[in-house]
Amino acid sequence: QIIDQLKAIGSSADWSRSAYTLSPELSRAVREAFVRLFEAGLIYRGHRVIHWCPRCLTSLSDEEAEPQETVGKLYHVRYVVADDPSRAITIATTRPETMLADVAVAVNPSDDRYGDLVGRSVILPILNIEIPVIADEYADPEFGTGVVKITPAHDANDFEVGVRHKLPMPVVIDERGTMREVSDAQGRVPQELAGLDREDARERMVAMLRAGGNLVKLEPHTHAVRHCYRCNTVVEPRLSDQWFVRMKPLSVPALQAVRDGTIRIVPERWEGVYIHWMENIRDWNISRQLWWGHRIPVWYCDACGSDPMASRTDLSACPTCGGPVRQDEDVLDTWFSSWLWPISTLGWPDTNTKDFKAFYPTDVLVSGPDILFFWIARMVMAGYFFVGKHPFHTIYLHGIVRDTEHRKMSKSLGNGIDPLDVVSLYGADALRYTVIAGMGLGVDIILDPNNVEQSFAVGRNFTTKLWNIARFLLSNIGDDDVQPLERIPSERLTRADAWILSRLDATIAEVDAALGPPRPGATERWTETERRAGMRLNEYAERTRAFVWGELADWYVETTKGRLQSSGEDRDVARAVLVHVFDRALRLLHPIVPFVTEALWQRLPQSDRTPDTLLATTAWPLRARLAWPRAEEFELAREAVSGLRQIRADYGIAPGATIAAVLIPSSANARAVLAEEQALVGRLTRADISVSGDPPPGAAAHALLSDGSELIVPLEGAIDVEKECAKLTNELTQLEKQLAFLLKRLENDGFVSRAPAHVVEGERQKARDWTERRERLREKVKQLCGT
RNA sequence: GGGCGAAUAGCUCAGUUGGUUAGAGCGCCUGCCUUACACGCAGGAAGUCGGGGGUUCGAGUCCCUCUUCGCCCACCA
Repeated sequence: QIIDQLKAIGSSADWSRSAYTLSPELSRAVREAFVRLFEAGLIYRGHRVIHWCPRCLTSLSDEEAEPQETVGKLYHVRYVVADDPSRAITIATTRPETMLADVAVAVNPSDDRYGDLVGRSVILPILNIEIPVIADEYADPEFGTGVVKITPAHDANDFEVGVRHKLPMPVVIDERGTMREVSDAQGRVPQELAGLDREDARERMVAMLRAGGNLVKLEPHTHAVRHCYRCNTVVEPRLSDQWFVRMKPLSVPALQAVRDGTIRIVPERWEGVYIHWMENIRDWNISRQLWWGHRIPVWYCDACGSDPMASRTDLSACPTCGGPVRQDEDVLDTWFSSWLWPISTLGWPDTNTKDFKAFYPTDVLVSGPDILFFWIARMVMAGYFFVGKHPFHTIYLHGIVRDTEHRKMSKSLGNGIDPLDVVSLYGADALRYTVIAGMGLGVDIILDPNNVEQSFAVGRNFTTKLWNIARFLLSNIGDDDVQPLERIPSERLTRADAWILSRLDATIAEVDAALGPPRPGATERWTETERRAGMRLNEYAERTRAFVWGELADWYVETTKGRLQSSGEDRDVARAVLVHVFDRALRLLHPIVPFVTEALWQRLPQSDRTPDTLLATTAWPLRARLAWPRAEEFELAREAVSGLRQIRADYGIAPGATIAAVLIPSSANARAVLAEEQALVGRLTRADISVSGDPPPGAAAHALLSDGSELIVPLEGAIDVEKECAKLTNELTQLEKQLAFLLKRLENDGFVSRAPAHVVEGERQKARDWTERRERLREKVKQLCGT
């Protein structure tokens, strides 16, 4: 239905198809993007050491090669000076197997210890060949022995040194991580090492070094080793030809957008991470040696040897010489199509589509921080480069689901929770509500895979509650027309009606505040207030739940029970208010409880709804009024109910027993309120309530309401005077203690003169109220305890 | 090695520019199958706000420091 409605408002996209499939539309967009970058000189082919996964057999970008803390060993190896066998230098390495491809050793030019060796040679152990000692800033005098071996083909940094010093670059490890001479090695791999896996070769090399007396020492060493993000295999630096995107020019507007507030990242602290990455951005290796993916749209002509040609259409012959051409064998990094997502889904490269004009830029991009660089930052760059505009104005980064030991849920650890299991057990809404309610801004969500029921109890209980409220409403509302609230004259509303309507308004206001001001297309800097506001989804979930459960169900629904059974005009008022409030509650909840709210809303009797309207497309609720007369007065009735229930519990009065209770108002207004609400209070507490000026004689339980009105429950025989006396005395003691603190604060000149006036006035009012209450309590205690 | 964040009830977390007696859910205790709901209702217990110091009339909130976790970045072999 929603898809139909989207189509009805002009969307022409095929919404049933994932943007990630290799659809012709996406292929066209990917090729267009590649060619545009190529023509702009931002894509180039480079020969260098890149990250390579020997299991996936493909190159990886910097982001795909994840550094992981690894405990390894630091091997100290002795290299004898060629022209002075009495002298040797020691070199530290974590990867002795790459020694076979060493072409030099480097020392820092400022390092006095080795100055005389620069330009001379040392003997590479095992191979017994001479390699030069060179001076290069790359060598850090502070680390290890200050001498570093240079292996240009198997280390990205060594490669740079190799380029600077025009060194040969023999390759001794192949694409599968096996020891083998691949190019220019000239007999560097000994027979006994050939064909060994790099790990095995390391063991063997160490043994050989030790046997030759060249292993000086071996110590534990913790360092970051890059692993393939897909299969977790240790990444092998590998010398190869790859395609790269020059990122620096692309990063300029993307950096500016976050700096000037065009794009806001929530939580804010990620902005720093984003900015740091952008400022230090490195070229993006986009070619992959995989079978599945968008093939790189570049053709080569072997006949005339012209430069590689990028093309929007497949080439069958060389445009220069007419000779045969061949297409590049590699495919593109999957993220190369992903970064086009905000534009490709809307029809790009055609920007005249209805979708594009209607929906670009979009509003909020929701994602986990783990793909901030892979995807989000690149989408921003693509938006600016290809369309000239930001793709969204807000980036919302949510937490990651973890187990009780705070580990990411993963298949290999077996600590995951299958969402589909949760859906079948408790429903999709229970899952959704639980996760949103449990997700503070910037905080991970902890769920217990060993106790799925308890983990999702919040959502399950709440959605069930919602369902049951509707069951009550629908079975008690009857078939007569329900009036829209606007047609009910406000003087017909009861205090309970006014109270729930005011609570609804307050809830709407608080939810709006939690979600924050909508600011599409903002271009100036966000204010501090706005920066802090918004996107607090857990607060939104909690506030709506508290309203629906704690106020609507626990109080208002209970107050309507009598009225709905009656047949007077008041019944229609109650029905109108109940339907109105529940309708608004469903609208507020719909984004986090979509299925249950939609199903219930469809059954609500409402005169202004056409049969095919969806809750999903109705308007977000607005506050009705600034104030609801008499709403506040209902609090006195609620207090009376709570007070009575507490007394019942304290004295263990049988739940089924009806008791008598007397309310003694503290003012004329309180008298009016309590007299009008006494029937309701009585029904909610199984009590016969009377409002009187005088306390009844005999032993009784007492409660003092906040306005000074009293609640007295005569309990002749059942009452334990001593206990009642102790209870009130305790209450009095507490109050006196707090009052003493308060008065001390008010006597403090520092407080009175420096605190803002409204704070001081608030405290004074409080002092008056407490003093009044204290007097009444003292009276009671005197009466009861006879002291 | 840099940078950032967190520490509040048994557990998971709120607490918005410092200002009532610090809150919620789950769990726990007591009593209830009250005709919407036991996935429920009513009542209740439970916190030296990680330790120490400071600023302030006033600190869970701001500053310093220590401890313990976590995240991001980084070519130190």
